[in-house]
Amino acid sequence: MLTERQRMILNAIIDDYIRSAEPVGSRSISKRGDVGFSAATIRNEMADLEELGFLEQPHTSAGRVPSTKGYRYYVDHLVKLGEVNDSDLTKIRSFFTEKMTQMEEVIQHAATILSSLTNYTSIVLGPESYANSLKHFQLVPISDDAAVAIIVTNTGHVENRTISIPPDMSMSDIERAVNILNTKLIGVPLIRLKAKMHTEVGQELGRYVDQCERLLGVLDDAFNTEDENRVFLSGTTNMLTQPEFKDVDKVKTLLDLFGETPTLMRMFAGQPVGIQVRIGSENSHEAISNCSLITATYSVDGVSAGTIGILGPTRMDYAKVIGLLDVLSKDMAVLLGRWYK
Amino acid sequence: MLTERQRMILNAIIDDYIRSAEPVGSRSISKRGDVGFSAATIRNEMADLEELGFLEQPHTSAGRVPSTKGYRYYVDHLVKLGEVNDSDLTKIRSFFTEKMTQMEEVIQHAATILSSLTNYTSIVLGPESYANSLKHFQLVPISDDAAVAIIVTNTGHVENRTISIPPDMSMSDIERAVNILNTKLIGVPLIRLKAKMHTEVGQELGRYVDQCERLLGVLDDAFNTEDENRVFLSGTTNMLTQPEFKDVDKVKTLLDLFGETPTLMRMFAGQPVGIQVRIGSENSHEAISNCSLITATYSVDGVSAGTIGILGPTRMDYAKVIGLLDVLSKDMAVLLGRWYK
DNA sequence: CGTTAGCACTCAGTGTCGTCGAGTGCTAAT
DNA sequence: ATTAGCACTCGACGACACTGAGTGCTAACG
Repeated sequence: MLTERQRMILNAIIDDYIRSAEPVGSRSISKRGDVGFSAATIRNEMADLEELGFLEQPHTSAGRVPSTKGYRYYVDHLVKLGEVNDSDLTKIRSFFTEKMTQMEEVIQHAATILSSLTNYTSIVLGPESYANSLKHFQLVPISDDAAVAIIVTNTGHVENRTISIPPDMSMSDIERAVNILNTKLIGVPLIRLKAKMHTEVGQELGRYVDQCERLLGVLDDAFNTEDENRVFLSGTTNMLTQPEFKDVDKVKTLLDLFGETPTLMRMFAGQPVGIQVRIGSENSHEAISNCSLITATYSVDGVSAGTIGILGPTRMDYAKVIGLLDVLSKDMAVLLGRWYK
Repeated sequence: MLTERQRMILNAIIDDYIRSAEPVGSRSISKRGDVGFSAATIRNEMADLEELGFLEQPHTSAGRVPSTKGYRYYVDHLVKLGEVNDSDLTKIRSFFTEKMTQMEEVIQHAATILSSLTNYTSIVLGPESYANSLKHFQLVPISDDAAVAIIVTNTGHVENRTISIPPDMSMSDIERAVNILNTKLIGVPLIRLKAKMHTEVGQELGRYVDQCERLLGVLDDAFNTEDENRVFLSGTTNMLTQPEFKDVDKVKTLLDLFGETPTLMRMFAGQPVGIQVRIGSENSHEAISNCSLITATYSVDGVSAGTIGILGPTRMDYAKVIGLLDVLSKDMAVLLGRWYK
């Protein structure tokens, strides 16, 4: 519904604004080589584009600024996804050749790369643990009445929790219980763990172990694997260098948001596969209404597992970020695949 | 070396300034009930106090502001440590009655309490792990060539790391190795672990297990327990509400500092036992030259173990913070004692 | 002699005013 | 259809005066 020329002009305006962060006027567009029209013509088109809702004017005698709708059109139709910068690419690759001993390390690494290459804030959601299953379970007594429960998943992830053990429960009882639990529960998906423990294991355990109910009660806690620690952030302070955040209050609401892990998780929940761009007011959350969030899902073994994302001002370098996310999400899939193999 | 009246006036000025964050003039001091002198008299004293270095003047026709030296005198001689607010106290106590399954949780909790009660930023250093010893060691294979090494300490702390196991090493070999390691190394302090593993265990292990050197090589990694994750922060954005941080650049340098865990650890290193106040330029680090850092060590089983601290503007409520730290450091000692018992 | 009232002085903050310039919208000429 | 030209708008900026909080000094007071 836009003429070719209007698209050219819109593209030029957004390009300029991304670079300068200042309202762009008709003359500066006209002076660029790529649009060969006079300022007056461009002014007319700009007026039309504003009427159509693609541009906005901060005040009468200022240049134009892209609206959310403008950015939306830009990312949907105009932006040309170039190749990822060579030096960026080598940085990514060299990062991932480093030796990493924990899955969390890989994910945190990915976040760090993203934020350092873009100068925006990166948010990475670790792989969901739904699919994971129990590999090993253990109770290590550390005093008369306390023990550490350790759960190892098939992906090598370790969860641990201190529990209090019922008094007058003997060491041998505990050992026996752990053995039964291991034989019965290995391979069971984590989400089913609690249910299965009570139904199937409960009876069997009751035969051999006194006080079995109380033990199971405490273990309930241990098997509560909330995955609140799946969110990894990096470059949170990068936002402060953006001119749109020279106001401390805005900074605070944003940084406070970063501290609320559950809210972040909700923002990322139900992400469709692939790359997604949410611009300004398209975001559900107030605090980032003048930000854009670009996310990409990554999959492990062909199953969608987690999400990596970049949060920046609406005036962000969409082409670059989309390219980076594309590359990195694929690299992560490969890298994480090793853990799941 | 200060007259009684000078001390009164200095005290009044600092009190006022802590409340208002604005240069305080002679008239406003005179109007307070507690100093019964005219503005003129107070002006004279203020001039003297400035000459002595306790006060500073932003510009000629402004009120006075305490200098670092002024604050120092204030905390050393003037501040009267009142009892901790009752409602604060109940908050602390009720917090700590909550059930917590991990030591990290306790520490993070303490940090959260501090920052929420003070509206400053809290920095808590978890207990040193020097004294900790090995309670249990385990290798859980998760694929043909990888395993998770798990170390449990006597305090119930769990460390885990993914290691790659040498090819053509049999399951039974691994099991045997783990058994030997467990019998030989339990009770050994963590810092000695690597050394002891090579000297004593190495020979014994060599007798039973093939490829023992290569296994020990990989385990070296696993036993590298850097304690970089001992620092807990809370309320980092509280600083943004302080008028001295309405400049985004200052905010950024501060927040960047918060991100550098090693630097933070260095700031806390070698803390003498007890409560310590470091004011403004007394701090080694540039980024917090207009902040004060108040720290308290806490001990477990009578041994100094970690540090809790509050970072706020130099214009902070010293009395309240010192009181809180005092209470909380003792509570933490008690609470953590349970883990070490 | 310590204290205080009085006074001249300083200076950041604030509001007003005119200028400047980047930018627009409209009209008429090409 | 395009563009040159022109009047107009409006924020940004500097100059300016005014205000008021605060000071330092001096002289008077008890």
